[in-house]
Amino acid sequence: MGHRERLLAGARVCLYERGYTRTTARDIVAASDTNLASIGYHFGSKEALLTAALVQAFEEWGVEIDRVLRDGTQPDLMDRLESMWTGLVESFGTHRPLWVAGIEAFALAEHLPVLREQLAETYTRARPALATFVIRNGGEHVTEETRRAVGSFLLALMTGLTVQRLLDPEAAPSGKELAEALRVIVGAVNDSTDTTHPPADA
Amino acid sequence: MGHRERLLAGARVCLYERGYTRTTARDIVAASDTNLASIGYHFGSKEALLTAALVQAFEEWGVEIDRVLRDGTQPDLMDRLESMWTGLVESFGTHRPLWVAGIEAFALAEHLPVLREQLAETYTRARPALATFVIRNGGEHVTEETRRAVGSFLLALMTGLTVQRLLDPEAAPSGKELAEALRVIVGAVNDSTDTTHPPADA
DNA sequence: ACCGGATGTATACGTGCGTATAAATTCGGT
DNA sequence: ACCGAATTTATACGCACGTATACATCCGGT
Repeated sequence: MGHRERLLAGARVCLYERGYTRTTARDIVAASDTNLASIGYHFGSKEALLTAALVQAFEEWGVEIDRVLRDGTQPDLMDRLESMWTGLVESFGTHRPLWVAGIEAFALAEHLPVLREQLAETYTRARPALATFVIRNGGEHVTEETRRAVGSFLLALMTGLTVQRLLDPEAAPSGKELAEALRVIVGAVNDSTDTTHPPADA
Repeated sequence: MGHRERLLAGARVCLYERGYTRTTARDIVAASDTNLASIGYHFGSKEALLTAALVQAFEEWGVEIDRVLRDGTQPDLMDRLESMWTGLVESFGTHRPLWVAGIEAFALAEHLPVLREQLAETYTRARPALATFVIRNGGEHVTEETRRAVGSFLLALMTGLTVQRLLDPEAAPSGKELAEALRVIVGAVNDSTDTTHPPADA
């Protein structure tokens, strides 16, 4: 394995262990068992190397998301959503550094256009994929915009869930709790639209 | 105004303009029209100053959220939610640096315990506040956990919405689109629970 | 008027950083 | 076996950073 690959691998490790901004060129060298000058030789700069590694990590992140989403085979909608959210929470437990790196990437995107585009693209692809959780084959009458809106909704929920897990795992909701919350919300919407006056408990 | 306040103000400006990790001690000095040594004198270190400024900025962020949420006075639930989301999107437009700083704070929280606790606390307070958007006075029969779950759900949605706005304002959903998405989801849930077989269009 | 602590300032120090340079090594082609 | 390009290595340069030091200034109390 050439130093180029070793550097990329080492940079990914640093990305997970120390984060983008905290890793130095010498950290990467130590983690990849190479030497300082090879960064310049193979990537031109430490920044370029780290960005390449981040893009790679982010692709891996996308794969992990896909994996979580692919499990949504339950026939019942609520079951499907709940298992998706539970899978997400589990994935966050087992692949925490990956998710943390993903969140750091949000912040970095503001100053790294390359990364921002990569993230935007992944999100754009994720929306319709997520929408199928709700709309399912057979709902061909919904417009493309509606489908995208549903995808955005679920995507936002997903992102927000991971952020809550990051900040405060104790307080963050479980998949089951999210499902319950959705049921409550659905009930509330039904109550407010079915009748002119919300039913007083009857 | 003493140099202490000037430094804090300058640090906040840098936080908004360059972000936490990119601002140097000399940046802050330039932005606050003070001198290098005053950082050490008043705050001990640049890190301490910047963290103090970030906590301050984050409090301001909390105030901005409160402001957005306070507008939710519409009697109809969907109207209330939609106007909340629209307000959020507007706020993101007018106070973008504030929201970006908030997102950067998520990433920083991983390595700055002080900040993490601050964020976790704000989120904990936000949950019940958000829940009232759906549950409303009169729904005393729901448990505290359910209330928190609903709050978590809406909070996640909010966070995810801001991230999407950051990454790709074009593709990010508007408040109206989110409301439509919710209607579609509610419809789908109803279809899947009202009958044993989902209705084939009737 | 004068003292002493608090605050402001100019500047220098040491360090760790990313990168550049030049020499050493590897290795495939002939 | 030998050459030349590609790669690896050791090392040094220059710089920007955070911080410390030593001095100047301010200001309330007496």
